[in-house]
Amino acid sequence: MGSYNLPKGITGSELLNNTETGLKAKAAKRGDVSDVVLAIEVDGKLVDLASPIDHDANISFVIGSSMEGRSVLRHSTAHVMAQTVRDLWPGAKYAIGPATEDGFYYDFELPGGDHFTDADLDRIEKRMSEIIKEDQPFAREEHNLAEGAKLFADQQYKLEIIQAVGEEESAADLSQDQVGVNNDPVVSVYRNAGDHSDFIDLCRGPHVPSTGYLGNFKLLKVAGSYWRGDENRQQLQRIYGTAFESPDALTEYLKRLEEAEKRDHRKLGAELDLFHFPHEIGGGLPVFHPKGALIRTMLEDFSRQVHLNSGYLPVWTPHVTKSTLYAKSGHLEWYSDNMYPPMEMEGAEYRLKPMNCPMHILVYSSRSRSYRELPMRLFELGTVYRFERSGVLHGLARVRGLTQDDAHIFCTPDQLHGELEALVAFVLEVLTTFGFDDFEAELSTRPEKFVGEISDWDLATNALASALSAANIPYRVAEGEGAFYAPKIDIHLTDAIGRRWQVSTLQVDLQMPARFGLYYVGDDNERHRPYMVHRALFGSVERFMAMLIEHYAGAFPLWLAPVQVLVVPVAESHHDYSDEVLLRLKEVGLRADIYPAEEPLGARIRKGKLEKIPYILVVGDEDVDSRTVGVNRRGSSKPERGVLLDDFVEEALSVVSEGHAGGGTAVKIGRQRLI
RNA sequence: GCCUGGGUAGCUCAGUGGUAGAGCAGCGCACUUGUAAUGCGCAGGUCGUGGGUUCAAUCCCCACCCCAGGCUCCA
Repeated sequence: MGSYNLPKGITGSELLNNTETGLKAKAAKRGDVSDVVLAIEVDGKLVDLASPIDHDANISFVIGSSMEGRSVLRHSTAHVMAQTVRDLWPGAKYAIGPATEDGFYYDFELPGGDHFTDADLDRIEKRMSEIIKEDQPFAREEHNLAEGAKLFADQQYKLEIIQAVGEEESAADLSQDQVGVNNDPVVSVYRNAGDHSDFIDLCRGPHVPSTGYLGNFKLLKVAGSYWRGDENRQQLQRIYGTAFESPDALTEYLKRLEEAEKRDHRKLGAELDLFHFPHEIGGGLPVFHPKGALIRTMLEDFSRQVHLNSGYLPVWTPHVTKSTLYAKSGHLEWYSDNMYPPMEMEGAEYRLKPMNCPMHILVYSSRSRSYRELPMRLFELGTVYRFERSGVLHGLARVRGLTQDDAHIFCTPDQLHGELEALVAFVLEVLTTFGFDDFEAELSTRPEKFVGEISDWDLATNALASALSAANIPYRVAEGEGAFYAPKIDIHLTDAIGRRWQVSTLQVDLQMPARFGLYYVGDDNERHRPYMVHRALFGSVERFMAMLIEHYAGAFPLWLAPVQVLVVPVAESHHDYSDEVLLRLKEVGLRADIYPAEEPLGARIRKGKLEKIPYILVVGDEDVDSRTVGVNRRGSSKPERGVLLDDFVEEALSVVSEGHAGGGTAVKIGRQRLI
């Protein structure tokens, strides 16, 4: 790394062996390239080790275990996979095959409409291993567009890409890497020659020097995909795989996949008897069983409590409305793809509610509002229905009927900044309650399809950005990803096994207040337009539950656990005492159940543990005499015998209240006119 | 919607061109238990739905329904 005075035209490989730099190439040991140099970065640009460096440059070496290194070896592995598919299905067309965050994929079209099946993955893997064993070099060539087109004459997707490169070039912006000596646009190709085949692929690179650097890979699944992601174009078949720098890293990743599968909320939802999706009702519409509903209830109670404590006012609005409401709000024009179709009733057309905002606006506009009432924060656990295409449904994480912890804040322009800042703090306080501490935000700006004035959009977007800066949370900007009526902030968090989830969202909206002619009377006795902030912290209760189930792996903290304590009498002779214990627990508000002595003790303990119940209390002769219980704490393998019942109750109650201290933040609120 | 895989008992799954099996769960009886599966018995199925081929279909063919993964990462 660093700047070197380099002989003209030296390559990365030569540099590695150049004693002056003190760097050496490590021999690529098959099976582990963790600290083997795979490519180099020249002035910040990744290139092959074999590329000549013809100017003074800042060089860094990219090793297998780095982010860039993994990406290079995954991309190279994707090439080997394409080569294999070409070998096994002569005439196969290959489209694109990039590295992804966790692996790689390649899109293909097989001749004669043939399709891959899962069983093909084994065959392909085997052949790939052979190519890797042959240690074929990745040889880079550059060709002008006409030559390139000739090389890929039978590859329509590659031809299309070459054509796109040509168009880019003519559209000015001549970038260094795609321009040859005569300023002709060029494309680069990589050639792998081996015993089985001579394979070329159109590719910007870089690649590992030869296939021998690869080997720790696994093909994971076959999927469909559209050429260029456009559902109106050719459907291709995609093979997903992953590759790592060492066998250990690969194994660890595969273990993580397994762990994620074990935590799948749909699986745990069935095992723990929380909810299901009856066919009789239809896709994306869950029913919650008693234990699932208890968890929901706890979440919703918590949400109500923190909102009421934080100056929100409850409202309640219906699930259906005349279509005209959504015509006025603009939803019919901009959002109807996601709305259930209309129903006719008594000559009027009705719709299921896809968003709560227009209804909350009607609460605001039910009478004239004074500036003294602002900010006004209207809160509702509002159930909405959205039509999602069948293929995108995913357990509780993506449903067609959902309940949002939704609120709309109406405020004066002066209050906007303070409201947003307080809001971001409120969001983080609520999410922290569930043990999350790694947050990241995304600021989505004006989309192509939008309503309103650009100046309003800019104002709203800036207000959001400054709230994020004030809250000091890292964020990135997603250009054009905003809702049709407002820019938004999405808060993402990382769960217990490192996965990111999008939860909270907040939007600054200047359009709805205008569409509905909202106003407040200021201290100047004039009418002014309020700003409106849409926000949901959980996002949807269903999705939040899905995330919590996976985050906790089904082992909910005490305050959320549907059954908090299971009382297990050793024998029938202890039933009187265990009933007494149960009664006491219920009296103090703990959710407790009893498992009478109709099966052996070990079996009953086991069932309680499989249910992930936080406390299992075993009571026997000793306990009856001394008013004690034997406490089994979830996660601990040894029980604690002889704990005074009173002491246990005290412990449990304090753990419950610590679990969700969340009292909310007392904040300034507009004066409420109660009479 | 489209591609791939799947649909057999409440759950997890086995199975065959001659209309079905296991384990767990459920129910009954016995066992009376101090920390992760007591024993015996019983019951439970329109083999997703409809059509076709066949003497005969859960199995083979066709259509449909439902479930899962993917269709965001762009040489």
